[in-house]
Amino acid sequence: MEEKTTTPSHFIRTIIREDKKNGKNDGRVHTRFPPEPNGYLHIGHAKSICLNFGMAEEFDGKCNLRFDDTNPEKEEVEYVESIKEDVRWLGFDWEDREYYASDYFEQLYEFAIELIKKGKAYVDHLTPDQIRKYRGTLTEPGKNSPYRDRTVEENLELFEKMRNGDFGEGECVLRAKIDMASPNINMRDPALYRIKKAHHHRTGDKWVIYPMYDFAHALSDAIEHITHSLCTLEFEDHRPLYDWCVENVSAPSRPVQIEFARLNLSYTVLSKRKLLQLVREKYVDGWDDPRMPTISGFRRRGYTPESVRDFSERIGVAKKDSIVDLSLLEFCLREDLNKRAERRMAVLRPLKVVIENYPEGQTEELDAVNNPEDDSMGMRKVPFSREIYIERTDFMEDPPKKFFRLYPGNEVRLRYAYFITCTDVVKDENGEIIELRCTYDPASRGGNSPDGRKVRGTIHWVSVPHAVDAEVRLYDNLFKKPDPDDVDEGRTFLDNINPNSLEVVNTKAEPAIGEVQAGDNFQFERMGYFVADKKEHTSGKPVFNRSVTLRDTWAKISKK
RNA sequence: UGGGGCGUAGCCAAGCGGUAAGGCAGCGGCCUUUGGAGCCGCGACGCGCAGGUUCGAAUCCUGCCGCCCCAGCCA
Repeated sequence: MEEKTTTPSHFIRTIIREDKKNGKNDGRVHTRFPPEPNGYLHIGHAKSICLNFGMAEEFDGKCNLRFDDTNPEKEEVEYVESIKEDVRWLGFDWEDREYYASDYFEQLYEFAIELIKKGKAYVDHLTPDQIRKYRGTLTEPGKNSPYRDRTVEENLELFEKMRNGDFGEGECVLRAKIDMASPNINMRDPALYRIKKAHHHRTGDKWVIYPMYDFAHALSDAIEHITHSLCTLEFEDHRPLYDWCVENVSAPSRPVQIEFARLNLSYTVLSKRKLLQLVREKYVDGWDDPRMPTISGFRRRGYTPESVRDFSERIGVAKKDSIVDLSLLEFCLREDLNKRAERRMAVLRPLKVVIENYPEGQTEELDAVNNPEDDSMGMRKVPFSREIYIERTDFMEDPPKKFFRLYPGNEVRLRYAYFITCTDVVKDENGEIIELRCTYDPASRGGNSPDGRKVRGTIHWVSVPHAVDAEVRLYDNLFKKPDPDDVDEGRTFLDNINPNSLEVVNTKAEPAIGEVQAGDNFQFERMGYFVADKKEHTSGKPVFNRSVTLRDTWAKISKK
C-alpha cells in the first residue's frame, strides 16, 4: 500500500515482526508511551513516540498514552496538558487509552500485599542512609537488613500502617526481598513503596505511599496488556527487576521490555534537568522558546510534524549511543517546506535603492509564483516602484571574485522584475552606505531581456512605498559547541551557551505578508524558512521566527 | 574493576559465513529568474585491535582495548 519500500529495518521491528509471525500474544501488538509529567517533551521523546505509535500502526496494534505519575513532588497538570498537545501535534492518536499509573494505585497496592504474603517483600525501618550502606558497592555485596525477616503478619500490619499515614516520610519503606548479594545492584532488595506526604495532581491527598518506578511501571504494563515495552538503554539492567515484578505477582499479562538508545542531538542538550534549568534560570524564554529542543520549541520555531516524524524514521533505532547531526533535522525540515511553503520576498536588513530612470510616482504589479516546486500553488502580484529595498548583503562596493550580486557597474536581476545596474553609491558623513543609485532596463520586465543578455545574479527586493514592517527573529544554535557538555574543569554546559542565539531585526516585506495567519510557514526567498509566531504575530504587527536558513553555497565560497 | 550494554566513513545506519546498502554532512560538475530546489559523480582496499577456525569472516571462536549505564525512599 505504501509506495515507500525503503523503510529501514531495525532490531525492534524485527522482533515484533517475528513475534507476530509466531503468534505470540495471539498476534497482538500493544505498545505505550509512558512519560512522567515532570517537564515538557523534547525531540528525544519524539523519537520514542514515533517508535511506539509507529510500531503499533505498522503492526495493526494499539499504543497507549500512559502518564507515569508515581512521584507527586515533581509532577504537574501543566506538564500532562503539554504532553498531550505534543503527542497530538505529532499526529498520533491514543483514542480513549489515556491512562495514568495513579489509576492503578489500588491495584498496585494489592499486588504489594500479594508479595508480602508470599514472603517476597518486607517493610524496612532502616534509614535512607543505612539502606545505602547496607547496599554494598559495585564490587562488594550488600548485607541483609535486620528487618528482612519480619513475619508476613508483621509486614502486612506495618504496610497497612504505612498506607494509613502512621509513619513519617523516610521512616520506612516496602522492599522486595530478592538478593542483597546480586551483582546487579537493582536486585539488592529494591524499594517498592516509599512514604511521601505530598499532594498528587490526580489522587490528591488520598495516598501517602507511592510505588517506585520499577514496580509501578512493570505492573502498569501488565495491567494494560502491553506486549512490547520499549524503553531506553539505561533501563537495561532494570529488566531482571521488571521481570521479577511481573513474575512474582498474579499479573494479568506478561509484557517484555526491549531497550534502545536514546537520541542525542548536536548543539543542544536533551536532559530534562538541564532543560528545566534553562527555563527556570531564564536562559531562554520558556519551554517553548524557539531555541529549545522541546517539541513545543520546535513547533514554535516552525518545524512541521511531518519533518519531525521523517527525522525520527531516518535516524534509525539501535543500541549504540549516538549523537545525531543537527544538520539531518534541518535537512528534513527544508525538504518538507521546500515542497509546501509559499514563497515571499522580505528584506531582512534593508538598503534603499533609487532607480533613477524609473518614472517618479509610477507603480506596477508584477507576477510572482508562489512555489516553483508546485504550480498548483498559483501566482501573486508584487508591487514595484522607483524606490526599493534590497538586502545589505547583496551589495558590495569592492566585491571579491565570484560575487555575482550588486556592485558598482554590475547588472543583476531583481526577481520577477527588471535588470538593474548600479551607478552610484551614496554615503553619510561616516562613510556608511545609506543608499544606492541604479538604472533599470525597461525591456527586461519580468526578469528577462529580449536581447538574450544574461546576468549572473538574482536578488530579492521590496518596494519602499508598499513595504510592510515586520519583526523577524533570527535564531541560531543555543550552544556554541556540538557537545555542550564538553567543558573544562569547574565549568558547566551553561558556559557553552551561544550569546548570539537570537538576533531581532526590523525587516521590510512585500504587502502580501500582511495577510498571513499565525503559524503559517513561508520561505522568504534566498533567506530561509520562516513562520509567523504563534504567540505574538498579528496582522497589525507581523512577527516571524526563522525556522532554518536555506542552504547557503555562497557562504561557503566566501569563506574560502 | 562487580554487573549490564555498545564499538561498520565526519554523523547516523544496514549487514547475521560468500567477498561493505542507504541517508545527512563534505567535495566536484550540470542546470537554474532563489549562489534555493533538482540532476550526475566522488568516500571504508576496510568493519575497535590482535590472533584463530574456514576454500572464504564485519559476520564464528579466543584474548585484549575503548566508550556508555548502574551504588535515589527519581524516572
